[in-house]
Amino acid sequence: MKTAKTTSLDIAAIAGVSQSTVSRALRNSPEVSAETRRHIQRIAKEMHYTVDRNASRLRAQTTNTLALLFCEDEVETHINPFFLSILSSAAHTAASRGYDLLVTFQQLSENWVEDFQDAHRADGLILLGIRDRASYDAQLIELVESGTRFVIWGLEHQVPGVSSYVTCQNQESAKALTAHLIDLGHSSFAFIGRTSTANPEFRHRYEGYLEALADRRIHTDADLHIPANSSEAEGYEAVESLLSTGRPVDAIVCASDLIAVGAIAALNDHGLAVPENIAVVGYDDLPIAQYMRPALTTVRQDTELAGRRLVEQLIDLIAGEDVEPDELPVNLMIRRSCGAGA
Amino acid sequence: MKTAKTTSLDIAAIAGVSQSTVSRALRNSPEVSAETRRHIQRIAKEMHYTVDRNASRLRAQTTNTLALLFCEDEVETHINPFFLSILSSAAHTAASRGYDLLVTFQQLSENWVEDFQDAHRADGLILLGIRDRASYDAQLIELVESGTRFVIWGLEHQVPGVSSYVTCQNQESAKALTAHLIDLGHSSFAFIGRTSTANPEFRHRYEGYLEALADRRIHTDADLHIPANSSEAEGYEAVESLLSTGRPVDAIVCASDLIAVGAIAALNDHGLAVPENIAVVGYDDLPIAQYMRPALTTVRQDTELAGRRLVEQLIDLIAGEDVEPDELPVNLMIRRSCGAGA
DNA sequence: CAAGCTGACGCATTCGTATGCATCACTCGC
DNA sequence: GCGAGTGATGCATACGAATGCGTCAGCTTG
Repeated sequence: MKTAKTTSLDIAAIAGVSQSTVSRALRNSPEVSAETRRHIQRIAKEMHYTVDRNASRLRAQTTNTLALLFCEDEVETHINPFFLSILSSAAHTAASRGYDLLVTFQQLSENWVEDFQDAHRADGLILLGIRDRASYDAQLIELVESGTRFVIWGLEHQVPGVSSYVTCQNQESAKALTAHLIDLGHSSFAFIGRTSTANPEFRHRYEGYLEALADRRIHTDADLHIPANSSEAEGYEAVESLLSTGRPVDAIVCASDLIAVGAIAALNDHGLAVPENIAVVGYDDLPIAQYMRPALTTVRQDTELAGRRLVEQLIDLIAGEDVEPDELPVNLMIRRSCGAGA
Repeated sequence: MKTAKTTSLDIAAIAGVSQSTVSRALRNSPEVSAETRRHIQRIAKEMHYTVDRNASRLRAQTTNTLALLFCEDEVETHINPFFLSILSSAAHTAASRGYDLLVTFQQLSENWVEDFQDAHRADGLILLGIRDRASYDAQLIELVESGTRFVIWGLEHQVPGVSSYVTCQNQESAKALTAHLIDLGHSSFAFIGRTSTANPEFRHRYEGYLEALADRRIHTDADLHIPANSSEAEGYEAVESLLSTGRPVDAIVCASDLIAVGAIAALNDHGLAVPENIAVVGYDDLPIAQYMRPALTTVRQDTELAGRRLVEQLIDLIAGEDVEPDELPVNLMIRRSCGAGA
């Protein structure tokens, strides 16, 4: 089995050309004639030859690798399954562009910036799950200063030529969703989702929510904004604390589907029916949203596109090209939990 | 910014030793004295020097990389979020052992075996989501023949020194779960989950289910075994087809939580209450299981341990050590959907 | 006291590819 | 018909660390 490894020299010998030509032919360099190139590529394929990644990378001083970081909380919460589909799409895109995708889960506290620069692990970084800009700012600055290229999901952080981002129309969609609830006749609103520490996605959703209320002159106040991170558990607790205030509420806008799931469970446990007594909406359109009963009204983000754009932007940045951040369109998924719909 | 990269030669110059000694010191070779080693390592740290991975790998003819493959269906279904926590744990373990983790999503049809051998992309492979052994057999054989080390989740495939696996007590737990349902007084059972094409996990769960029924002399027959892959959609359809047969059923054992979620949705849509009219149990203990209403009775697998063992086994295999497959213990999570419990 | 051994380190080479530069055969324009 | 220009290829080297082997000082042992 362990035959001596075939190298570009072997291919060169067979093809009757020099190793340089083989190298160039396989990289589709325009310097070699089309005919020679075809010839060499055919031989390479027949021999099952592939460029040795390490040698190639050493010589070219590149890694041809993208790193995807899931930024975890200190507290060990589950990663939002929402990111799984972004990951999947990113992996496909990276593969089709010839990049390897390294996946890492990083605690906020760990010194990953230094690690990634020093080790030359990747040509660029994709950051998922950064929820609290404040705590990351220092590390982002360090990244920028080190010249590392990176793209972020859900946080508007752009340094031309260095970093960019992909996000979705959080504010507009949250506004539309809230407006829809108002149209259905709801009038006492609460919002669940932590926005105080500059979690950008949740904040935009909250702002859209407030805008919709303001447009229709619907009053709300601080008591009716319960902070919660994106998990079922915190959604559950948030509802309990909301109910304990005794404030009348007939609609709850949750900053994520996970929160909504927990919220609905809590409402149920307190004898409140959704949507009959209280309407609930979420955000993300996780698969479960469609299959809960009542099915959850929510906002669908195009995760396939998101993953693809993250990788494409990053590759462009690495290539030194200018990049425009993306704000992806979304779809309202109106289901039963808001009191209307299918 | 772009200072010329520091190499082991620079460190050697500063430390007043040769490059070889630096290399050895940083790899903790016993050939260098403890004192020299400490000295060199301190300097390396001060200078933020890290071994160039590509150079090191080229010379050592290794990749120090593990690849994790999600095996996808031809039909584009969502990856079970269950795997996300295995991935997370595997990533942590790999990192702590000094390995990079490459993540790939592979269509069954793609020729990933050849790709991975030829390109020397990883020292070993972790295979997740192989559900249908038959369709993978040829590729597994090819893997074995190529000498690639790999470990599989959920499929008992072992070639000493080459491949191993991690799975959980599928059969025992499914048997216990079914027995619990019987104890609660249920007597007309159905099972949802495709076992016909040798999906090993589902099959073991099915066998455990059958065993429990046989032990208690409860009759069942083929009509009451509805095939379904692990998704809400197929769970939903399975129940519809089950109900259309008109067979009376008071308990449904689902081969996964995703199936159970879909099944419960379908039952609801047909006016059947869970657990009042029909008990339903799942498998996996996804986060949602705890927060559905009714909460889902299911089986919890230790995903943290699973991910860790997969990586540890693989690293041992790569090191040429013998490895024992793991069958991990599980926990029954008794909740409301089975008609009993918390 | 000499021969042998051991521990610690340096020298020189190697891994396989990419690329700057030299080379060489041709074509083209005047 | 000849120098300049162009396209295609080969030559030689560099990327940065790992490692087989040689060296040398100091110590042991008979």
